[in-house]
Amino acid sequence: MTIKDIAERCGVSVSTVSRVLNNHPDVSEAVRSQVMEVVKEVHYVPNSSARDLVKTKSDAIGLVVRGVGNPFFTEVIRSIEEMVGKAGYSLVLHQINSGEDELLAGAGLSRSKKLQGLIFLGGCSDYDPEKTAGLGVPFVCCTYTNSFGTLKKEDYSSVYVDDREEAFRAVSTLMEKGHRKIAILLDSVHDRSISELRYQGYCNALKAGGIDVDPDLVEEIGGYEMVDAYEGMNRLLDRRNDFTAVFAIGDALAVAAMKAMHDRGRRVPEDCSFIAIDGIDMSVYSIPTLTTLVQPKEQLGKESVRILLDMIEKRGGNRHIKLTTTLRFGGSVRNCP
Amino acid sequence: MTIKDIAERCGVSVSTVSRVLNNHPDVSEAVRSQVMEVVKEVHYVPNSSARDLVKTKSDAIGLVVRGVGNPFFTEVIRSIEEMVGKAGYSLVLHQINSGEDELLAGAGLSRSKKLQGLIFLGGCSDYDPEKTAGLGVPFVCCTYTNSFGTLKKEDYSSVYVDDREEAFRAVSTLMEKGHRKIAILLDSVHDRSISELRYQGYCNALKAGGIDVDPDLVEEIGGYEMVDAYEGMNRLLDRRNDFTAVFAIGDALAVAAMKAMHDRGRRVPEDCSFIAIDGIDMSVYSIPTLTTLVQPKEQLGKESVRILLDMIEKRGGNRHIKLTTTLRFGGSVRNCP
DNA sequence: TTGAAAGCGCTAACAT
DNA sequence: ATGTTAGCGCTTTCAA
Repeated sequence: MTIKDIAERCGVSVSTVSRVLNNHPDVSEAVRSQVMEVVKEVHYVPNSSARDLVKTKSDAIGLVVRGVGNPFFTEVIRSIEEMVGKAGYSLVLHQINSGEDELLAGAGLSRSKKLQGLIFLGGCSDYDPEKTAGLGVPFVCCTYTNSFGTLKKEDYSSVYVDDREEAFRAVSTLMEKGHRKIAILLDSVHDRSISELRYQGYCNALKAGGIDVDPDLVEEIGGYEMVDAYEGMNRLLDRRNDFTAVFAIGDALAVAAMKAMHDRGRRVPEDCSFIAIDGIDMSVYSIPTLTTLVQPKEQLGKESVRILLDMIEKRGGNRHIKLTTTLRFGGSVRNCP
Repeated sequence: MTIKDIAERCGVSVSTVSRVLNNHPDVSEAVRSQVMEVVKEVHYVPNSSARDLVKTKSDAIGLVVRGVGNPFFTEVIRSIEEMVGKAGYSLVLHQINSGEDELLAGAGLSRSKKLQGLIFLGGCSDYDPEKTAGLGVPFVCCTYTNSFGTLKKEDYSSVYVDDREEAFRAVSTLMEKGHRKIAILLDSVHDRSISELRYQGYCNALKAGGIDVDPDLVEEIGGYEMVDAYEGMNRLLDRRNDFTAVFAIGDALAVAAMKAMHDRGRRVPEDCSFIAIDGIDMSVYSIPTLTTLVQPKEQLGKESVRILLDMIEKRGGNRHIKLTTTLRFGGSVRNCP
């Protein structure tokens, strides 16, 4: 069923049907309603490939996310969606898996959907100029900035929290409570991304307090699933029982790790304190409520869109905005005994 | 940058470039490698609108989900993705919000992406023949079946758990432990969907045990967010303290409700037992671990794809497969004191 | 092995 | 107010 079929059934030309479909003013009311009726009757839906093809530019902004399932991203996505909609643009969401390259995916999206701009949510921090060349549109990194790569600052935008600093702050919070033997639960110490940055912040905080990093207290769990954290925590407990606090690089990991503690008859925070970074729903309802550095999720999304629109509509150039987290006290941290 | 530009740069025709891009055999190795080189060099990405437009049929299957953020769906989506990929098809994921009509969204997707078939994840159960007429391709309802609408069984497929039965089973499990005053936590008693069905199962179980439904123990929280459940549980506790067990229609709701109990100094399961349906990650790591009816998430996904492919490739007609949950004992249920 | 050319369904000039 | 028509970028016969 094409626009031509509709035109024939109505005894009008395709352009008239097109006008009706696109709410153009120059159509008589009689014809308009007749066309609409036939459209409804035959359940006609325009072929958007054809529509996109003919339009030289779309009103679409692409959002590339690694793991939509990640609860932390859900809220950010929601605020991005809202802002984009309000501004009269549409959003094309594209999920990728851990193995995939977000820049390649973004380049593909950009061309095929004629995007006006791109937002990357939770990508890697090692971009080089060659890698981003294929994008062809302005883009902003949401939740991270290019800490490791050689991409020049003026060639992209970012809205991020400084993972090193925030991790530093989380660990310092524990140290202020007197904790000295602090373990860390992370994916991997060199993933060129969030795990590595937060690990560096952990190390810096310890060093600043005159404490050497004990590699034995660094638990690499090799993933971001709760089960990874649960098992990792158990391995840690198998080999050590002298640490008094744990810094987990994400809320979900902390929740699973606290459960591991509980299942071994150890209590939080009496036997061990827990702190993390994220501030997702789940951690509000854990027992005890997790003490965590809450990321400004809505702001991360909103600012990203604002910057991108400024770039697209040439109101302003690229920018880098650093946001900060808010410490939310739960019941998972207490003074070192 | 179009295929024509590439052709010009290489001094060949567009058809040759097209052949290279689509791995057609009849291209000399010299030309092929030259074209590939230029493609890489200029970061050329084919315009998929144009590609889709010209191809009469795609290899795409659509997946319409209400709320990708829902952790229960994440795993189902993963298994659907895997099966679809293995079969050589591609998946087009489309998320909709609570207000939107999944059938309308599906119809749009179907036409514009030239889909071969559709899977609906977590939709409403009140489809009529007119509503589904616009789809134009075979479809399967995943996790639910059309309990309320007039759509004929032979006009669609479904892979589902019987929500009434499973809720019946959950509540019966509590009754077997001696519980008689059982509260229920749900979205709404008539949403023509999962909440209503599980409510009916709850009522049926009570009736089968000779217990009248006490409307005062039915807490409608008006949503599926954890905060809704937390507040709902508090309202329930404000007005009643004589129930000994709670059936929550979803794991996340149960976890938040248990937290509400905890925060009011009441203990689970000593003061009140909790049971739910879903079996998501989070509920494994709640304290206590939630007793729940685990849905066969992977199987729900896999069977849906299998049936859809059978229909698409005309190997078989429509089918309806009822799956069952598995009771997972946690620590949240105990005998009625 | 390669090229020329006919569309795929639609929109937007340009005519009328 | 409505119709005619030229492409949008690509794939795919059909010819060479």
